[in-house]
Amino acid sequence: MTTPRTPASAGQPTLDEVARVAGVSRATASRAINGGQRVSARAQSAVDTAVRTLGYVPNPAARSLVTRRTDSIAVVVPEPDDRVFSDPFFAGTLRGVTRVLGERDIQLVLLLARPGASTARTLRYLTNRHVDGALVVSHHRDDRLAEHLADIGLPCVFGGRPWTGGDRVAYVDIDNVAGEREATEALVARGCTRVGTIAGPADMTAAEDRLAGWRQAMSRAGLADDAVEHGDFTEASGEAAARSLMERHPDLDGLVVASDLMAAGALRVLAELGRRVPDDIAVVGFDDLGVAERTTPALTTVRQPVDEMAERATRLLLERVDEPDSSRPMRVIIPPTLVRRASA
Amino acid sequence: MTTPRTPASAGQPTLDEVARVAGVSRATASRAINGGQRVSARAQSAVDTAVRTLGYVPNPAARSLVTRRTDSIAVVVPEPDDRVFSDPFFAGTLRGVTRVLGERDIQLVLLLARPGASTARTLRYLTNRHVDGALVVSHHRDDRLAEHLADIGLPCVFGGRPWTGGDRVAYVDIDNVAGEREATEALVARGCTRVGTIAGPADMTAAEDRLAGWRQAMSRAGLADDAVEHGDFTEASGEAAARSLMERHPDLDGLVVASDLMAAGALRVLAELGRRVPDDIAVVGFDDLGVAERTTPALTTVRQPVDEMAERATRLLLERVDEPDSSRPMRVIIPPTLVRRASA
DNA sequence: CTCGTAGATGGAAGCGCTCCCACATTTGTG
DNA sequence: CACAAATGTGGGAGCGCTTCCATCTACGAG
Repeated sequence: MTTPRTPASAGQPTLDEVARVAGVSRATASRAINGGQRVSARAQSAVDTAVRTLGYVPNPAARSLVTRRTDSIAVVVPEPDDRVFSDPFFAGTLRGVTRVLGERDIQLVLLLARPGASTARTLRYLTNRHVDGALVVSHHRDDRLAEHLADIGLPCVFGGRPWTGGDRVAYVDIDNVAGEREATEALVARGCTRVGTIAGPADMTAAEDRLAGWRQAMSRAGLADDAVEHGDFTEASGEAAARSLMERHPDLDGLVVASDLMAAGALRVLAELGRRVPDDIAVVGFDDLGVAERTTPALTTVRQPVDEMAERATRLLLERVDEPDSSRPMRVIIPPTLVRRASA
Repeated sequence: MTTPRTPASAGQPTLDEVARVAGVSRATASRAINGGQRVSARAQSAVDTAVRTLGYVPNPAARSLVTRRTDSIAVVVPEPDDRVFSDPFFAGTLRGVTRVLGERDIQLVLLLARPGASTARTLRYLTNRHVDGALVVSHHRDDRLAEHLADIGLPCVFGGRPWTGGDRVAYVDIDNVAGEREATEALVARGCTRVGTIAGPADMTAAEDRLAGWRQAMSRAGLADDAVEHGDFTEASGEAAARSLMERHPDLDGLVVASDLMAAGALRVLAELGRRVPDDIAVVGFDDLGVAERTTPALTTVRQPVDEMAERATRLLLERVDEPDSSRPMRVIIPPTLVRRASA
């Protein structure tokens, strides 16, 4: 007999040692450590003591090898990291997720899948079932994450309606169409007759839906819906879009912007051009995650309760992780609300 | 014999099945899958084919149970999540880390340990060795992460010099003292005689070092170093600090700010107060991670190559993970550079 | 006083994988 | 052509944990 590969003396103490020290069997020790069902008070305290004196921590690999759970879920963000770390949308989302995860003992793994390069890696990670489930936020048309996830059968929930997947995929979303329609109607109601929009990226459902909402309101009001420009939800893109929009349509007296960040950029351009907001041109944003309060003038906007959405999505995901084939309600639609401030 | 707990038919295919299909032993299949040392071309391709047809993916729990590696590292950020997601410092850091990790097949687990509540959770996660190593960025005096990590013997590297830990802890940092001294000297050189500073949080070494650099330069120039105000590196705190600083010392003609974000806030306040920058008061920031170019006027600042620092730190960490007891150089100090723009 | 039952316990069988080691086969060398 | 060295292969022993199941104890009811 040669020396064992890993000398028992080194490294972390194992459950075996805990059991020995506590004077119980490994089975009992295991029970005592995991909730203590069917364990006598004596055994329980013996194990507790042993755990403490030995500084025992369970080996998660061994545990999940048998439980087939990892007690962690992934948040997948298919966005370039500079957007992830500048848009308050993600901060809010993460906050909601961690709040729910804190209630149970589940870890969050943030998967930044910047388009292109790393999506294969991300997918492999998920396929390997490093996590029990996935929450996908900010989904783009091309990344086909919905299909892939359905294929590998990993429980998942989308933040925002995904493009495809039909009834197979669960998601939490707000009613973007109604939200943007309402925003537009607010401009119309205050007398705007020439209303343009800065829409989001055409490969995201939230952006498309908001654009549709704007169109609906415009057509109902009998106004032309030709003043459209697309951005990518960033402040810089909002500036660019506003600039080209005002150049093409100098007569605009209203502007519906699909995100507050883009609206902030637009406000800056309008100020530069000497247009007074809201007198010369009224502006509404979308999101209300902090920036809207800090612009000058403060932004009238459509509030999206991101924290709450993330919370709901996470709960939905955990339910699906706990019972993979339950046929619970799979989607949650939250109504947005218009928040009136100075810009419109 | 009853039905096995997990029917072999269900779930993922195992290495056993791959081996059977490929007509080799499990040992050979394993070798073929992991790099293919000592595997004949025939066996290799048989295994490859089997893997593909079966859609086999290795079970990471089983693997790391025996290898004692998880092939993932943690990035620990002891900050409230709203700061993490608004300061470009973290975006840059994550970018550097992922770049290095992409070269090897190592996953990143982002641990947001907002002070208080979740630090115990975070510590437990690390203690359980869910990861092979940890990179700690933005370390505060109180969170004693350095000691804890040293105690549990997890390989780790700090981004920014930690408060304690002496020689036991590895870190990557810039020379904050020299950087801020140089920034201050630039103001002195352009003729400022009354220079204040907005320092960072007193419980962070980077903030303290920058403050020390400012003091050094002030004392060398024979100027009073009484105009000090502390912020927490956020834009809002920069505004507040600037306001109270200008109130207490209306005669300031120079302002050294420990971060660009705070400087941006200060610039806004100065504009509000009608002070022209740099004519009435010159301002220098710290970081140069994008915001400095976008302020009005553009900010003269001390460049901190965050990406590169993160990269170096990650490489250092991986080295330590690979050979835990090597006595390689443990710290890297990168020289900062002054970037001159309009504000000073 | 016996029996049924619920609670507590430990033995043992794996979970899916890697890697040591012994053995078989090929290749190289004088 | 003999023998050594290199190369390829499979058997099998775990890694540390959970959980099934059989067993044992204690206790109140009949």
